[in-house]
Amino acid sequence: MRYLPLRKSSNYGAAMTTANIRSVSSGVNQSGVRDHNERLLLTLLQRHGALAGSDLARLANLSPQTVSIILREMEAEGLLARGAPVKGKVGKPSVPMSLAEGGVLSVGCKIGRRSAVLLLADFRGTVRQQLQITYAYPLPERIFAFLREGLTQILASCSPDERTRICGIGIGVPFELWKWNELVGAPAEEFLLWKDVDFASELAEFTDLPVSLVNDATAGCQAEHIYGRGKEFRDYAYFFVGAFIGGGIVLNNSVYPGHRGNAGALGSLRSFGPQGESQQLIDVASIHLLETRLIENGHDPADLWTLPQDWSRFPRFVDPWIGRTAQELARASLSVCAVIDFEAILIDGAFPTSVKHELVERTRRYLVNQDMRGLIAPRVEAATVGFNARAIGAAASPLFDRYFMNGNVRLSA
Amino acid sequence: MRYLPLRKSSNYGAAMTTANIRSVSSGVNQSGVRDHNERLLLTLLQRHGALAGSDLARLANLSPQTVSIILREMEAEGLLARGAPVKGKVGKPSVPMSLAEGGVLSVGCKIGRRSAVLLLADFRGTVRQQLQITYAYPLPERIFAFLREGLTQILASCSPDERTRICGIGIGVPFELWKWNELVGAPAEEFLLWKDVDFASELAEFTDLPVSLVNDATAGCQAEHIYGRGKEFRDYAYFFVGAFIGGGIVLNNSVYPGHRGNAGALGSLRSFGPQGESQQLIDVASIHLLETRLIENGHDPADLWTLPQDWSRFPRFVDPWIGRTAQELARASLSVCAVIDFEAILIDGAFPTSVKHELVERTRRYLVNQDMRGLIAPRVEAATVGFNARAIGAAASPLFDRYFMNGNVRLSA
DNA sequence: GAATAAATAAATAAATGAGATTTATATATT
DNA sequence: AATATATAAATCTCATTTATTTATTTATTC
Repeated sequence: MRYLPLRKSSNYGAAMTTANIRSVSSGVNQSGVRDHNERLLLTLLQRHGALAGSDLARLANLSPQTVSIILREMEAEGLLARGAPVKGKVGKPSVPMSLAEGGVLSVGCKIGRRSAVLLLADFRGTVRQQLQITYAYPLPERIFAFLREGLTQILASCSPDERTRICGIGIGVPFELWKWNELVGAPAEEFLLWKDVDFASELAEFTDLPVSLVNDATAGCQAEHIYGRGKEFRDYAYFFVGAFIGGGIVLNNSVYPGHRGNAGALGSLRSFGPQGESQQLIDVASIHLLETRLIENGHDPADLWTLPQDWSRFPRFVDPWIGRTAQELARASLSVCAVIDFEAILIDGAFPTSVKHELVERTRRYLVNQDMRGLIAPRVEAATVGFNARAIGAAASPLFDRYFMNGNVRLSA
Repeated sequence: MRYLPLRKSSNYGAAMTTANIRSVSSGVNQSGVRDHNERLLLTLLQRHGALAGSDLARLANLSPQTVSIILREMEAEGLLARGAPVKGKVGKPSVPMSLAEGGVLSVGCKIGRRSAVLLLADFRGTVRQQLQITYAYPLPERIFAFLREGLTQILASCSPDERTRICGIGIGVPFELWKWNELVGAPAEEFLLWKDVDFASELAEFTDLPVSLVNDATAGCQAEHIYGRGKEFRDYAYFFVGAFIGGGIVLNNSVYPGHRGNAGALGSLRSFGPQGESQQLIDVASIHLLETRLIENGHDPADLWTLPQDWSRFPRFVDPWIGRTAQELARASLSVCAVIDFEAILIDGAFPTSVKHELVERTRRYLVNQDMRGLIAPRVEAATVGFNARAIGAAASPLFDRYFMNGNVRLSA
């Protein structure tokens, strides 16, 4: 956890944050305690915004002295910034501390079916730089060339100090990308190249940054969790309606990527067609359905994606699509709540905000008509991060690896 | 964690085991470290059986010295028993330590739709005493009278030392019991009494034991997790096919009861009938379906439940029931795996072992014909604890509260 | 084949060290 | 004067490190 001079650590014991997780695994010693408490304070600052030491002590259930020591240490490392003393209350004014925006930087990348994004984010989640390419379908060579060049460009724009503060690169990729050839219209054989790609070693060719690999929709969930409305709920399921729908889940205030990195594969939820035939949510609640409909009617599907988005030109297609999607989301929400008693369902997607709100509203209406025996009705809410969620969330992944509390394991890169 | 003389603890800090959990919550101090490490060693002993200190040190990633100190302390408290030294290897013989069976005792209770069970289990999970009542449907007065008398009887049979070693009472109850009146055939009004029942305060009338409340199927899952095949898997979903089907889930080697205690409400999973109408799993994969069929054909349904169970007299009804149930379980398994990428699906129920194995086998066969795009196929396995799982698991709940590692929160009683 | 030394592993005592808490004090405000 | 924040110094807990003891197997010697 120490920034430049690495904390002297023994062979025994471990950071507490990850201890629960690797099953029944690791014992803990004092440096594990410090690591845990540092992450805890950083996480509280991340979630609540600026807080005085005394507040942190109360929230963390630690003695003020302990908090003071840890804060001064992290301040000296440049991780924390000191705010203006707050007067107006009896007693010595408190000094609110907050995450120093330039204290840690992180790189995120999202590999989508139509485009890839590479960005640099700071400790507070603000995007500092963003690069993008589009393609008919992604292939490894093209993607890694983009990453190599993009990373060079990003690093070139950073000061030497900033470069040392970049803590890693997170990559959001769809699960088993090589099987998506049909959906994206790529030749199966060529697309199979993805199967043997090892992201960590490919990236090691041109960077020493630690790499974390995340499911793309899970990354979107991560972004919503820290920069959006995620903090409001302890347990929730997150739907991201993109060209193909995907999802992520949050348990105990932590994104849960799953043992094999495939938790929240909500696109694979079972649905059924009018004749009772089995389908998957991805077949009935994705934007590509709308795209197909537009093409069939002689419109250019690219209009759906160009920014700033405006879908109001196609009400004849958009409206029924929203209805169908809402119905499917309502059913899917309950299926999901039978597995985990989620407090809420958050819905986001690559669509205009007005569409999102309409979709949420209609999903709520469908929900009350469902059979809810034995279930606790979840709240259905609109997520706020939107379009870029997956790349931003990917960038958050290395931050969590080193600085924040995370109940959960992630895919080894 | 200290047994009789409670560990002196400060107002600050907390046990680490629960720290991750209560969200971003508690900081940790030295006594939290000790608590964590003690629980870790006990959990390792619970899962692996007897282990020498040197092995524990390696598994827990703690120094041998630390393990030695903790083991001697827990041995002095009577929690651990010393095994015969193991010779035959180079070096000083190792002394395997194991959970002392009488070291901790625990009471468990399961309230079912047809019967209630109260039992006393030891630290190793062995049932020492078991009491049972049956009824047409459960009502609070009757149940609490049973608990009061049963507990008195159990305590009377214990030595004074044993009484002090009982660490709590766990109660497994169906979620929102007061809504089950239709299914069990009880008058709605009378059954509604359950709604305002506060188990903790009712039990406080006649016992000082700490009370933990758990969902009944989750309790079954807990039992399988520690005494059955659960240790083999890190993440799995557990189906218990009783009069009504229910379930539980395990994440990161810990039973996850859910924020509101209703995770693994697998009976509420959506299914669909021949006309595409929406149903719940509980309507299509429960033993009560078979019961109804037997009644329709003039058989006595009690024959299904009398021990030792023998269902071979009704092949004409049992066989199609297994087929239908297997088909539903196969579908449900995939729905569940879209939410969490479970390694395995464990199936148990209140049926003879032969029926269980047939059901598992057929579920596997149906599974391979399902649409598995985007999913990782889970293993389907037969659970082993069986009939009594829910009461045994309920008894395990207080043990986990105090002695074992548990990544997860439980319902506050 | 018996005696003996060397090697190895387990277990633990004593010293050390990390890090949290407790107690006490300075400081800035109402 | 009262109160709350912040921190210095002393204390305490608990894990690690280092060193020692003990019990065993294995190799060597007589």
